[in-house]
Parts: sequence; C-alpha cells; structure tokens
Amino acid sequence: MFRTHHCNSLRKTDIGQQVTLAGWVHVSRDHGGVIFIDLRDREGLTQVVFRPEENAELAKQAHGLRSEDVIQVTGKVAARVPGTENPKLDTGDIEVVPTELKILNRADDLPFPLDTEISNEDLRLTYRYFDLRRPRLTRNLQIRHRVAKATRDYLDRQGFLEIETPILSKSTPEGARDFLVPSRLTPGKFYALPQAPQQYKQLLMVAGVEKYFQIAKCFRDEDLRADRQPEFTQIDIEASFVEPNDIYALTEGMLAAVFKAARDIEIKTPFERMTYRDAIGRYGSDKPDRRFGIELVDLGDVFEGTLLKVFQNALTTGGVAKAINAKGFAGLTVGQSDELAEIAKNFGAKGLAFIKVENGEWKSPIVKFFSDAEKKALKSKLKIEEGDLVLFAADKWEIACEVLGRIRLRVAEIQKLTEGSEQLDFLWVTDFPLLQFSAEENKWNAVHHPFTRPKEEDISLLEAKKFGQIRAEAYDVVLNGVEIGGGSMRIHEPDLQEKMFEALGVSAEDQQSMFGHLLKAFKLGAPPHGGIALGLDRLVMLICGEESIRDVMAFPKNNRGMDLMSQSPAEVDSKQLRELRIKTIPLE
RNA sequence: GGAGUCUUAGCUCAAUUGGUUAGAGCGCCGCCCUGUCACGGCGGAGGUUGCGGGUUCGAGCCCCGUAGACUCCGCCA
Repeated sequence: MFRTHHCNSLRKTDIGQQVTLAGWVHVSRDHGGVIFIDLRDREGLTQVVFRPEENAELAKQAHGLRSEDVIQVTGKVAARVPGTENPKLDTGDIEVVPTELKILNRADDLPFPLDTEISNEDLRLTYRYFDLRRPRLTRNLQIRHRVAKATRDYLDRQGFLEIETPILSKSTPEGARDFLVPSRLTPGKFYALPQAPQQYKQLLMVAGVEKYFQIAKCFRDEDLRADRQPEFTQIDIEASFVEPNDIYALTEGMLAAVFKAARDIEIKTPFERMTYRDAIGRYGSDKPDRRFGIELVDLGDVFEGTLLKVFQNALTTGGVAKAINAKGFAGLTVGQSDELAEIAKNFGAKGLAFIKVENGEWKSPIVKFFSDAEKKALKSKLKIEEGDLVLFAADKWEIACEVLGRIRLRVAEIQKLTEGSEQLDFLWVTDFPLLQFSAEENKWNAVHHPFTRPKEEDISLLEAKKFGQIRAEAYDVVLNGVEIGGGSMRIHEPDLQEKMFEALGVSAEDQQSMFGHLLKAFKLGAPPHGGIALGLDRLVMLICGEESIRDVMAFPKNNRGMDLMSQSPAEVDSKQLRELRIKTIPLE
C-alpha cells in the first residue's frame, strides 16, 4: 500500500499505530538535531519528527529535505511531548516518528512561495499546476466539484436527463463572435464552437426529451474580463410544457441544493421578483446589487416648474430628473469627485450636478436656482441630512438611470458598503425588452436571443412593428449584483419565429440557410418550451468569495486569451495548414 | 479600439525634493542550533530599476515613446 492514511486523519486514538503517509514537504524545521517536517497532502498536514539519536541515517536524509519535495514515510504514530501540541492543526496532538523515508521526487528552487499571497498573476498562471497547491485554490476546486455534483443530483431527482450536444457546431450571425474550426474533409468550410447549446436544446424539446440539462462548455471569442473567459461553463436547462414559474421554482430549488451542498447555507426561497423597468428605474441596472440602499429617486414632480435649464429641458422633452443620496459622502476627495463626473460623462450625461451637505449648508453650484419649495421637497424625498452627497442626473430615462446606477456602484465601492458582507441577495429580473435598436448597425437586435418569446399580450406589438415596446418572456437570476443566469420561454411556432427573424433583419433566404432546420422542426410538432442557463464559473466564484472566475477554474487564460502555462495559442506546422488548405496572412 | 493603475533581487516590498556603492523580509547557498510549528542565530551569493529615447552636472524618481500585466468602457444573442 502506498499510504495507509491521508495527512488529516491521524488523531490521539491512533497513537501506537504503524502508518505510511505520502505527500509534499510543506515546511521543514531543522534544529540541527531534531528535525520537524510538516507533511502535506490535499487533506491537510501531519507533523513528522526525525530524531538523530534514534535513527541517525534517516535524520541525515531528512536534513536534506526542502519545501515541496515529495516523500513517503512509514513509522509509528506518537503522542507529542506534553505542552507542544498544536491546536491550529487537526492532527496537532500527534506526530509520526518514521522508521523509513523514501524521497519520491525532489523539488527544484520554487518559482514563488506558496505560503504567502502573491500578486504576479503571470507567474502564477505560468506555473498553474504549482499555484493550484495553494489551499485556497484546492478548496475552490473542491467546492466547484460539489456545486456540479449537487446540480446533477438535484436535476436528476427532478427527472432531467443530462445530454451532451456537439462541440463542433455551426456558426450563426447573431450574438458573440464565434471560434471557428476548419474542416479538413470539406475544405474552405468551418465548424463553430457553440456559444451555448441553445438550438440543440430546443431541438431536444422537439425530440420529446421534455427535461434536459447539461453542464456545458461554451465558447465566445470576445474580450476577456475578471468574470469572462473565452471558454466557460454553463448549467444549461430546458423543459417542455412549462411556464416561467416552473423555471423559477426549479432554479430556486437547485440553487438551494447547491448552497446547502457547497457551503451548508440555507437560502431563502422563493426569490423576490422585479421587472426590468423597476430595476433600471430604482437601481440604474438590470442586475441590481440591493445589499446597500442609495436608490434612484425620481424628481419629476419636484422640478416640474424649475428654473434650472438642464432639468427643465430634460423634463419638457420627455426625459427625467433623478438623484441618489450618497449618505455621509459629502467629504469625498477632489479626485473622487472628478472620477464620478468622468463616469457620468462616459455614460452619456452632459454633467453631474451635486449637493454637498456640510456644516448645515448645501454646497452646490445649482442650489441657487432652487425655490424654497423645491429645496423642501428635495430634503424630504431624498432624506437629506448633514454629511450627505446628493448626485443628480437629468436626461433621457435610460441615460439618467444608467449614469446614476454606475455612480451608485462606484460610491458603494469607495465607501466599502458591501465589504465583509455575508448577505446573499437573490433576485429575479423579469419582463426584459425583446428587442433593442442598435444605432451603430442601424437595426434591431435581440436583447436575449432570437428564439425568445414575446409576452403573449405584446405579440400584437410585434405585428405592428412597435419593436421598442415589446416585452419578452425572459428573466435573469441575479445574486449580489451579478447576473448568474438567464433564460426565457421560447418561440415554438414557425410563423412567430419567422416574424422575429424578420424584425431582426434576417432575410427569408438567410432564415432558411441558417435556421431552416429549426423552422422545419417547429412544423413537426414542437411543444411549448423554455429554460435557463446559469454561469457555473460565476456561481462558484460567488460561493467561494473570489473576485475572478480565474480563481475557480483549473487552467484559465489570461486577459489576452493566452494560456501562459502551455503557451497557447501557438503557431502550427505548415503541413497542418496545408491539409486544411489554410494560408495565414501576416499583419501589415 | 479607448481609459485608468501598475512594472525595482526568484517572491513581497522600500528607497525624503532628482544627489554617496539601489535596501529589507522571505527564498537560495554555507556554517551553527535536540521540541519546533511562519523555529532561531551568523555569514554569503543574487540588480540592464520592463525596454528605448530625452531633460539634467547627476534619473529608480521628471518628460516622451514603447512593451507587458491587471481593472474598467466598447464588445459579450
């Protein structure tokens, strides 16, 4: 037997036993005479003690041990000398006194220490297999496993089938940029890696599967972020003969099972629901972080007859005047003030009006335009007190809301309003718009995806081509201001799907060449269906309390999509390119 | 494509207003040390201050350019 126990299993009750352990030298404390080795495996630490007076040959060998050498020791479990027990270790009452030491593999000089936090992420990613030995990352991988297992167990209990769908798939024009894979057998043609198994799962519904799920790898060739990688994992779910409420309940039950399994936390279900319009109006975001207040307050009634031109203009042209009260933030620095103004500008505001309340005085360049009645109304609506900072936006509804929403988040960040919070605020955001106009492309795009069903009562708006007013039967699940999943009821009627494609500007020919299989399937008895997809990486990130999904993936890519460990992407042999009939063109 | 922050020893960081030979801790090497648990003590090696240019009597520090990393915007149905 290679080992009889792992490094977190021996206790007082094992004293006297003959055991064999294997693992890494975590740290060695060499006193010249007696030598202590903390032996580590993925479960924990066990102290091994070498005494020269008992076994000089072994002690001499142990003297040469260095951090991260891999060893195997056989010996007796002994009680520690009274007074030297270590309460910080689960195995702190005992130590192993070896009679045999086998050095299985020597470790070179370490590229970086494992016992301190290190900020050089390049280096960590280059030696990823080494960095993963860090207990925190080991724990993250274990939690990720438990989340995936709890997901499978729960969905299995609910009667869902896990079905794999192709990775070599077909490129479609909608959505993110595709990763392409050249086809050797049909030169000049390409597969695309799936952005999501969307069409396949809908076709599985047509196939009569009724309840499908998959822990699916998805691929999107877009720029990276702390919470975005080119390949990532979704918990992908689809079911037939369901309504949104069924999906909400299923998802809530699944998340409850996941949090129970991964963190032993009971989460409160059902989750609250909020329409998209409310979310934007109150928080300036479609994924509001409600762990802190600072809600957007509408001031249309207050400033109905205002003398302040910018507010007046906004209100008389169909826009809004809104404000947030950043409690106790009147003392912000000039730099912070400039930063907030910069955010406002970036998101389309012309400026950022404010009131600082200091020493009982409203310090503000705009306050002189306010009547006493306006001041009074402001004070009561925004609950203005000493030390507050009130920030205004007057613009089109979308712009005013987004500007204040972004500022709200930044203020909360600066004030550290969520630091150390253990709160788990789940929320459904519902009634998303179906379509959004892209000025850049001069066309309407799907907010969710082209297969999303309009709300029943808004289908007539689609026929009337009032695209901006149509609400979708679509929903996102949000946790602490992070979108962890989203889904919708789908279109299952070929004529409605065609109308949708039409609205998106997909020609009849393109509909047939790109989505013909789907439209045909919808003519062969397609059941009403809908589903949801949750970002597994983001979910695990939040459960682990990490700030980047890189810390919950075994082998993530850096900001530029490179794997620094394996040095990919990399050039390939010209023979490979010839077989694919591909030529690369050097950059100008 | 854009903005911000950062880049000094293997790692984490320091270096007053631009001023002597760029320092410390950890790690590494050598010696010492028999109850530590981040063991301890003494000694040593280790630097193109990311790179290129400029200003200056003098640049790690100021200026310009460039590369890289990270965060954000755009993008992500």
